[in-house]
Amino acid sequence: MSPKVSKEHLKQRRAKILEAARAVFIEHGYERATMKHVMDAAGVSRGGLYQYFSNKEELYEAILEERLSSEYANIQNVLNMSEGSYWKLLLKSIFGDDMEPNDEMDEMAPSNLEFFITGRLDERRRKYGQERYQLGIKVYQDVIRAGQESGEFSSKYSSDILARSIVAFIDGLALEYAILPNEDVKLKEQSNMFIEYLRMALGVEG
Amino acid sequence: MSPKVSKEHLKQRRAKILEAARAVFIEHGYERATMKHVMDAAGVSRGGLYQYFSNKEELYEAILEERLSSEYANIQNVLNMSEGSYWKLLLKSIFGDDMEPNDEMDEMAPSNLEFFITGRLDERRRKYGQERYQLGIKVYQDVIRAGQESGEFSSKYSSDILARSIVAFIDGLALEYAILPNEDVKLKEQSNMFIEYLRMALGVEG
DNA sequence: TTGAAAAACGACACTAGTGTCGTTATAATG
DNA sequence: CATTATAACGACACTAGTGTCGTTTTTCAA
Repeated sequence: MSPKVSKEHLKQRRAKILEAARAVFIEHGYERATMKHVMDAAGVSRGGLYQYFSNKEELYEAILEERLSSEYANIQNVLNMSEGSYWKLLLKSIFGDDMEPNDEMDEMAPSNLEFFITGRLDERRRKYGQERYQLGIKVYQDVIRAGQESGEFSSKYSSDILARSIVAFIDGLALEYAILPNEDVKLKEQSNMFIEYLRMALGVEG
Repeated sequence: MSPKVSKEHLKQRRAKILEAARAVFIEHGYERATMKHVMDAAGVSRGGLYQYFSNKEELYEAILEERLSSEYANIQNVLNMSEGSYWKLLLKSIFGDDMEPNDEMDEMAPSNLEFFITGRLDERRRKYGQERYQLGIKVYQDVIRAGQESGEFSSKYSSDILARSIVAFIDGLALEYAILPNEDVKLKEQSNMFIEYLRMALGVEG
């Protein structure tokens, strides 16, 4: 009637697995990665791994959830310390704190695309993907709507369609990043152009 | 020393397999589809199928090539019977002959995304994907560059970046189409907004 | 009509990966 | 230090799918 190892230990081991899994998914992508890869990378036995995650799907979603919560905390932060400018807020929510596009891309982005696309025909996973996608839209939509209500943004276009365009743009970039050799990808330039587009659509001064 | 079946027969059989395979890929996606699915759908035995395509990759690429050539013929057509307006030409090359966005999407689009993304880590397939992607960019780039040189389009943005944006936009839509339930997808509205964006970027009058 | 080339067939052997389960090692507790 | 719950292990059985290959069938030409 007593736990045989500390909660702390369990947590650490889990974290170790997740970290190793992340590296594996970056290297092999979602579909090609195997539980064996993860075992080896984490230095854990088959049985040991399955104690924590009972299949690859679960493992991947655990990684996604981790990111999600930290990202969310970040966005919440941004939303709260509002600087009074929704435009700045929007840029932050798209490009992060620097508010500037750079030439880096989340290394997991290609695997994420892979995960969601290959999962589209499985009922449970499709549902999960839809929720995440809608959530992604919602983040931007909330900022845009607030900006429109405050009068800072033009209401010419619906916040929904605008938010979708942002998501589509980001996904399109991720795809390009996944397929083209790195030196051929021009994230920064494309992002800058997209910003001008948003400026136009939202009626924000240059 | 004589062929035992007519060329015509071989062609038809091949076509039959391709057609069945197309349906299979639409239903199951690329990764989950199996050669068995195709055999059943085409009413052909295992050995029979492998006589024509020695693996799934080859089969899928054959489908892609077919489309590619017919699409290319179409674009060539459009390019030749030039109506003097590069803007119209651009719209045609994006949305097809109607020049109008509609709510339909190529049913193969999700599988195509899947094929290219999951193939990104295999050397041969990555190369293939890159070529196709670059080709996709080139189509739009050619029209834009021509329009810019003729003075019809503004040269504010490089034709390369603009063309990439178009591809990214289309891919983003395809992804949305793949993931969201159909009734939630708003292809038309998003496309219309995108057109306005292009108008701005190219300096084309409404 | 017959013979031969090859198209079509389907059983088979093989592989890569999964998840389970009985066993062993370990760490907290009394 | 002994006890014991359970974390960790790794061999194993199982599965889904692939590509091959010897056999059968078909088609065309002589």
